[in-house]
Amino acid sequence: MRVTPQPVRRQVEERLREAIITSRFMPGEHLSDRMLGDVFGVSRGVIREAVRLLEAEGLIKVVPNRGPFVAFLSAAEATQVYEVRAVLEALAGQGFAERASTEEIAELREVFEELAATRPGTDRMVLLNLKRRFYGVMLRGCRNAYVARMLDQLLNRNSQLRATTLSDPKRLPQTIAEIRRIVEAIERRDPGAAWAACREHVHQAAQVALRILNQQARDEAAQGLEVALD
Amino acid sequence: MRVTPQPVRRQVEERLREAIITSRFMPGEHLSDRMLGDVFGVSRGVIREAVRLLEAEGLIKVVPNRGPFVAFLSAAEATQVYEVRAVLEALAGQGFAERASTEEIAELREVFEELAATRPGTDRMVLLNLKRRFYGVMLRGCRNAYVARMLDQLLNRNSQLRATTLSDPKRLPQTIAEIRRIVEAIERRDPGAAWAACREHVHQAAQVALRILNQQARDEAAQGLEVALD
DNA sequence: ATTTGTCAGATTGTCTGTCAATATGACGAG
DNA sequence: CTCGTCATATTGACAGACAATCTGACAAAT
Repeated sequence: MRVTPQPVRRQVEERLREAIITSRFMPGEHLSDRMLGDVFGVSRGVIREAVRLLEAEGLIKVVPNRGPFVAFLSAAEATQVYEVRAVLEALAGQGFAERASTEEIAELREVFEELAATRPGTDRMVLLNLKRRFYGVMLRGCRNAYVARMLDQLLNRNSQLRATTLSDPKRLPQTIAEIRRIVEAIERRDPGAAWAACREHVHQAAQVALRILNQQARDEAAQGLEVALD
Repeated sequence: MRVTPQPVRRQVEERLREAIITSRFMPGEHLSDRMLGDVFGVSRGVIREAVRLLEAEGLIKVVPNRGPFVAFLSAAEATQVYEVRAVLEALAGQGFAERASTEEIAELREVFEELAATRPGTDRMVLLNLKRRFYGVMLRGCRNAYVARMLDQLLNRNSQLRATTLSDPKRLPQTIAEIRRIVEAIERRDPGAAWAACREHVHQAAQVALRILNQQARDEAAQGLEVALD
């Protein structure tokens, strides 16, 4: 078996993507190519290529002559992301119900049970990783590389927001119930029900996420007011 | 007014994208960075950055240690693309019906009338450009940058196939009728009908496209047989 | 005190040259 | 005809350089 080692560029892409998704680089932060070159121990050329890729994925926003910045997700954009996510996730669920193997369905159930077994107060990163595994199975099993790639990008794009909503202790049981409906529809091989359950799940998540975003906006406005009154 | 000239890199990205979409570079063709550097008159670094971006858009496939190639769309992939396009286009149509301004609706009608007025035998590129203008209005008016970006990528990805199906003289009246239904639903501000009409339009296009793809596959198989018999 | 102007320093955008690792294609041996 | 071997071309990656542009600070002017 021929094993081609991954080029340095790919490793940098992955590490940088992961760093942004896990908020090791904060939204709005300036990603100077020299600085990144030092951090990752590679040349500017490699960094610039990796940045271009993550720019196309929407994780990085490049301002001409000022360089790359970690993309910031406004409330308006979040609304749009959830709108698209709803239909793509529905399509993925439908495809999975139609085309996944019985082994893949069992695997989905397995990950779901792990998620359902978490106790309140579980670390948000643990929860997010479980959910990511769930999506991993889903996107492989739906047999559509395009929906997989696009949905993956969207999930990365608002992973920070998802970590927040997912770890809301009051919301978790509700979330699990929604996902259970997805899994059950898939086990029944009912594409229509899977579609509807996925869509409903994203809609519910959007509700919570937007409430949190608006709350944050209010907080910041209040803080801005305090600062102004200093 | 501050006018920042577009960086060379952006121009190369655009020109390369356009060249691939319009089949000036054929699918499967090897895009050596030195060669592209000569063609566009820029350094390898700029080319490599542009390639990375188009790679993320799916127009270019990079093989490790062999470089970039113009992406090839198999019949299986085309099926997947149409599946995703159907829901994204439906979402765009729905959003347009809900949120576009009356001026934008008038503009959509205008472009549609131009398309409807074409006579049989019109050049495929003229038709494709009209359809691109139609989508341009649609994607701006749907007020969702994410669905716009993703749908744009998908449309670029299979523009070659679209040019073929659009210019099929037997298919054109049918196509126009489908698009008329979209425009009329939008003019009625009926999001549900717009959704359904868009979906139906893509489904129909997919039927034709896949028939053509399978026909091509048969042709190539036959040709391969001849060659084998030489 | 606020605005405007200027200037040094840092960063981006781009080019050139270099070098190791890998793939390609031709050539000759078996 | 098939299988190694080798020269050549290309990719992947690095370093250094330099003009254009942005930033932030400080000085001048209103």
